[in-house]
Amino acid sequence: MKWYFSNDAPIYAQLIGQIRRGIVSGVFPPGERLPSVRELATEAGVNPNTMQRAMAELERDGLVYSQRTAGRFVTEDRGRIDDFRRRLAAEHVRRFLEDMEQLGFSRGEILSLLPQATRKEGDAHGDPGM
Amino acid sequence: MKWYFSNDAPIYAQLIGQIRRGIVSGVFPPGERLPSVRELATEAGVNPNTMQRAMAELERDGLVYSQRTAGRFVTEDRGRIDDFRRRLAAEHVRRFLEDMEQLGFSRGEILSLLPQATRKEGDAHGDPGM
Amino acid sequence: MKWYFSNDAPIYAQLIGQIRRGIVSGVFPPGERLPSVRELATEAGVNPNTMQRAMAELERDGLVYSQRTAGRFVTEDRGRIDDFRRRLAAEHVRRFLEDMEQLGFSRGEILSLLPQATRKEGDAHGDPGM
Amino acid sequence: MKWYFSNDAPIYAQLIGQIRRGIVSGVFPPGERLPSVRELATEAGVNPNTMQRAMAELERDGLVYSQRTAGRFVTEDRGRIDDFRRRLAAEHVRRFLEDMEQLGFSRGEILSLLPQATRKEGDAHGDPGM
DNA sequence: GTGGTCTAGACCACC
DNA sequence: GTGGTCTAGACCACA
Repeated sequence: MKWYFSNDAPIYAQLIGQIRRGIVSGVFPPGERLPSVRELATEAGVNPNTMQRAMAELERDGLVYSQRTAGRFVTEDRGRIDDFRRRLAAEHVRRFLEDMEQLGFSRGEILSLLPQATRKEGDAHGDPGM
Repeated sequence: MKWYFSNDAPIYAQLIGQIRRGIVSGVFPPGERLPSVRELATEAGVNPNTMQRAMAELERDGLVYSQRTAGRFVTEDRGRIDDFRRRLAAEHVRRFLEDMEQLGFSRGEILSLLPQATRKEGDAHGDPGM
Repeated sequence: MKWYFSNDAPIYAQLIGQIRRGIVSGVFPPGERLPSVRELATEAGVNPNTMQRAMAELERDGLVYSQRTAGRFVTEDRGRIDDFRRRLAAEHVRRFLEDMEQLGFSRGEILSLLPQATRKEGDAHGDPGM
Repeated sequence: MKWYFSNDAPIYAQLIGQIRRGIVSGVFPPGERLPSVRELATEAGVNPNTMQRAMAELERDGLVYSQRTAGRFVTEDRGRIDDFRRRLAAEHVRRFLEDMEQLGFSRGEILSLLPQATRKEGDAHGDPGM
């Protein structure tokens, strides 16, 4: 697992995002045991407490569960994982459409604009803001 | 102008976003004089310092300019405005595609998924994360 | 506010319980500003981080909300507060009945046993266990 | 005997509770020989050490006693068992009343509220806290 | 001054 | 060794 962080969001939140993405995309398969918090923390180069916080949140979301002394595991509930994937996607879509409409793009324009978007779109700079 | 704020981003950033959007979408037409910082601040219900900070940033971006005595004006440079609009849009697109790909959606899936997205696509909860 | 802690549960959890109780029972009325985390922490004799954690959880439950720099406030949503009161009560009832039934008490016995229970029930010792 | 565990309490404590309940409710009658620690452990799916610890505690409470060679037995002292049952019940009652009063319920309200509590009284979520 | 985040380091219960 | 909790102390953005 490769870890990278920006400075426009708290590290623990970025950890959540990256791990969640790992689960949702199958890097961490359902039911699999995750490395210990300490391991993950050193691997990611963050403080164990920070990693612990991320894990706690993932646990609250039901994506992972901890077994008292055995370690932490990805949920076996594939439905839940898939549900999450869909929810995250839907949220991305919603935000995207909202953002574009606020810039004055119609649905039609958006749809026609999207396919031509290729890798490395150019010099867009940083956070487009809210 | 209607102002509204969430608590998941600094006020000044939300101000920037909303004013920029006003300019880009024509609510504040090119060359038009903006209300004073004080006026805008009370109208938006924020601290004048905060509004001032937002204005300073918009000035840096060249979307507004201030004339010592007469006040602050939207740039007359329509090209610049339109450029900004495109840049913001491109950045939104880039991020959106990146996010979706990280969730394991292919370009094709994204394109086919988007049109059916209608208003209020389910209650995805909160920030989809980075 | 009087703070007291046992050692059979994490402090942060006890903080949550006590503050929640304060909100639900009206010690902290709806809409009222709470003392700062630092204040509460010193008052309760705990580390600010611990109090912060408790607050974060109360916020997640929607019982309090924080306004970026102004401080933290009890929700104005009396319905939510009352809802919580009922939920907590229902949960207490559920657990109580479950516990008693597991000891072999019938509903009738429980009901007839309850009224005679008076203050200072005697030398019951500690946690009755699960 | 059916064993089940939650993850909000140590396994050994849950074992104690369940076995004690078995004794108090007659599943393990007075004087009966208990299965060996090893047997019980495999049956419950826990580490023998953990089961051993639970047994030790039950012995301390005088609910079971071990006879060097023959194994472990439930106490024949029905008085002690019944005493225990009453003590546990009293403690449950005390806690319940205390909890409810802290939520602002009067004795009268509690008594009138209890009988209508039927199976599955709504989905209160998780630990009602201390 | 407020909330929020992060680190470092420690201790504990559990198995 | 595992997860969990707590403290102490620091720094930051925000208004």
